[in-house]
Amino acid sequence: MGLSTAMVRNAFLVNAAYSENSREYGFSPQQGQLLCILRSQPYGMGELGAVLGLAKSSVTGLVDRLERGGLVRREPDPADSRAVRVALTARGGKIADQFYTETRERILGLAAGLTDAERETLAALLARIADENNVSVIFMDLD
Amino acid sequence: MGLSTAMVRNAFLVNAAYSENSREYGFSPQQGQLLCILRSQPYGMGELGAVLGLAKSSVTGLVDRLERGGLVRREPDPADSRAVRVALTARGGKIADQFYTETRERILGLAAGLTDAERETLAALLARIADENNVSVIFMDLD
DNA sequence: TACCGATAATTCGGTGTACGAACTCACGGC
DNA sequence: GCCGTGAGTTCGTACACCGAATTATCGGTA
Repeated sequence: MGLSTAMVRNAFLVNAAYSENSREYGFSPQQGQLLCILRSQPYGMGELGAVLGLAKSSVTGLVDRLERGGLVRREPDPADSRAVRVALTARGGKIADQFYTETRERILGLAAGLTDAERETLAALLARIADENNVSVIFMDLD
Repeated sequence: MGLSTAMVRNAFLVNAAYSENSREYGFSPQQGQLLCILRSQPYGMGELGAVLGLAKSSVTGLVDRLERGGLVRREPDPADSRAVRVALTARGGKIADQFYTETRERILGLAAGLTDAERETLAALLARIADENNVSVIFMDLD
């Protein structure tokens, strides 16, 4: 199996894990992704678009729906009254952490057949790729 | 960076590559994915749902739109008159090959900073994960 | 101070994605 | 010849995206 094929299939597995777990929580994969991003800090709408690779107008609705569900809140930006800071609510923070942890486990489970050394090698190589393509900070432990 | 984080970020990169390339061709990522799957052989609607992890009713519309664009065709299954075989048209086959090749290059480009040996190691590890989680056959060279 | 281009975000209209439930129709065993 | 099962479609609903147009503020400049 060539590298590109292996990468595509792994992306498919990760997407599926993400989707299934989101579904169990009653939200869409995109909403789950946004919750994970907000775990580290609040973001402005424009920033979210940049991080997610979406048009600003797409972010509006995404945040709307999470806000309607009480997981997220729009706060006025103290330094710029045009801007808005999107932050997790108390409930949203709890759910986001739980969702993150479960998703993390599910994804690690995909690599359960590898030895510790292999997992370490894999993590290092994938991290190189991520770094060299300056991916958005999309999923991370908070420690 | 932990393994799960690295995997999620790489999936994000692959998704983005897929999306951007699809967009250049004027179709959605899902449509591009379907075209790549059909490169190897025709599939029934139910099979497609299983391969893609979608409900049957979702596949109907996906195929409808590609058929409207003349990239795909529904053929009657000679052995079962309830069933349908979805196949690439001549034009669809050309476009699918071109799309596949470009996407492949784009994804390999993500790993451009790795040495040949590293790429080989990475491919082997990812292939193990794919095999052990019996992923659908979603992206592949035809040789 | 008054102006004006740039920027943050929303609104709007349109298309695509996805689901489950209900339906049609052919298959195939009995 | 009947009937349960399986293949696909239809329908209604909700979400995900986008680009273009809009509103309101920011900040530099005359």
